[in-house]
Amino acid sequence: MPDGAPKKPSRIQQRNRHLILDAALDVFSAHGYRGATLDQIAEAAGLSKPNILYYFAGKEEIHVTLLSQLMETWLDPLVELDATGDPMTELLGYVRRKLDMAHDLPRESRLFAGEILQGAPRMHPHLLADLKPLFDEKCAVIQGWIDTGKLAQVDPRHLIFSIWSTTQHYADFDAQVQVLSDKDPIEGARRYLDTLFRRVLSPE
Amino acid sequence: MPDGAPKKPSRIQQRNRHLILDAALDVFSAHGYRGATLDQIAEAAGLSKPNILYYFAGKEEIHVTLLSQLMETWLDPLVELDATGDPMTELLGYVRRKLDMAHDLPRESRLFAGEILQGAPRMHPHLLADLKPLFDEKCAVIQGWIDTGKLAQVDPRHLIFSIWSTTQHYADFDAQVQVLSDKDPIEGARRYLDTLFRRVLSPE
DNA sequence: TGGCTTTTTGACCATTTGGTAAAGACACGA
DNA sequence: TCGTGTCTTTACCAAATGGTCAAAAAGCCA
Repeated sequence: MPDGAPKKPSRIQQRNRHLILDAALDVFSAHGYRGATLDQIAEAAGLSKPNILYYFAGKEEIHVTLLSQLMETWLDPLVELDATGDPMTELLGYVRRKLDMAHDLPRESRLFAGEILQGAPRMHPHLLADLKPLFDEKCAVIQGWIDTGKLAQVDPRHLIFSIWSTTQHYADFDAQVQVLSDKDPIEGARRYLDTLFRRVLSPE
Repeated sequence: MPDGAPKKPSRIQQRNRHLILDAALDVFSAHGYRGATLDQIAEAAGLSKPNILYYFAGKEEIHVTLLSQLMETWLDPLVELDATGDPMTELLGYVRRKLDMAHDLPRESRLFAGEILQGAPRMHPHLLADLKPLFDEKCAVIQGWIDTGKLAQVDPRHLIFSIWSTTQHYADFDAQVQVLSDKDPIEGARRYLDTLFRRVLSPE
């Protein structure tokens, strides 16, 4: 048998790798890369530290694995932005998907935010290879909509930045949002952001 | 002499405490609390580690000192929001001040972001004591403007959240913004955010 | 200059942390 | 049930890190 085939992982492998990654997501997103320890991850995963290192070559590999997996999920809502759809519907749908994502996957949002905040030391190649082309493509789509008068004049780049920042804010700055809100702010956020981007993008 | 008077710090004290805090701001903002080491701070400050600990009781005290000092600067633009001024001018001015601040003080922005991202373990009391009352007060001011028809209907809380997130994004997510921009994005950001909030807030 | 205080340093220390080695426990197909 | 490869654990280690201490150096003022 040629060693090209990497041999499918056993059920135990699958289960434990998943346990580790889920625990690591907890710990990394709560304390950052440097603030997370293998012991914490091991404890959260219910495994011993050496056992963790049986499945992953080291702390960094766990972090990189998480980040790589996350990238796909993270980009997905933008991928779905359909150039042939109705511009306003598409963009407001994108906003809603991003907000739902921040709400449903706050750990992932914070993991990502922490990595970027520190200069994206491990993500930079991914940003360049995966995010940038997609970003440029979708900017062109939005610019097309603007040029044909279907949307108001705005810089597509900054528009996307503002969609990212306003939606992710509810996950990344949750500690602050909690202090300043009396009830769960998510429903209000949905309405506000819908209004915000509708007004900005409405033509004429 | 009663010990109530804490005796004014010598010139050396002033200089060295300042050196340390500036170096610490560099290091903490770049690597987070846990990721920063006293050795790094000492090196950046040009002092020895024990000497650092002569001026501050420990790593945490340096961090807390930075955060406390920062709080004032950070809140200042919101303090300046004048209830008696023209609503649109005041709010767009606030947006511009926040954006300038993100541009001029990116280290401070990242220090703050990192702290909040990790649940504000050391800032929580400050948020409650300083930020919340100010936030509530200014929300009431904005609500008053809306009620008298000077601004469009929006939730003031989420409005402020969106001002914070969109402006700070350019400092906190700089690594990402850089990858996706060909030129310095600050001028474009200024124009975009001005348009964005003008359209959202214009009445009728 | 001498004497007192403030500042700085070199040598150390205990703990934490990422990681290793090797032996033992376990699963599972023949 | 037996043997082989997979998985897990116990016992370690070296480096990094926050912090201490006592002595030396530098300021400062009479």
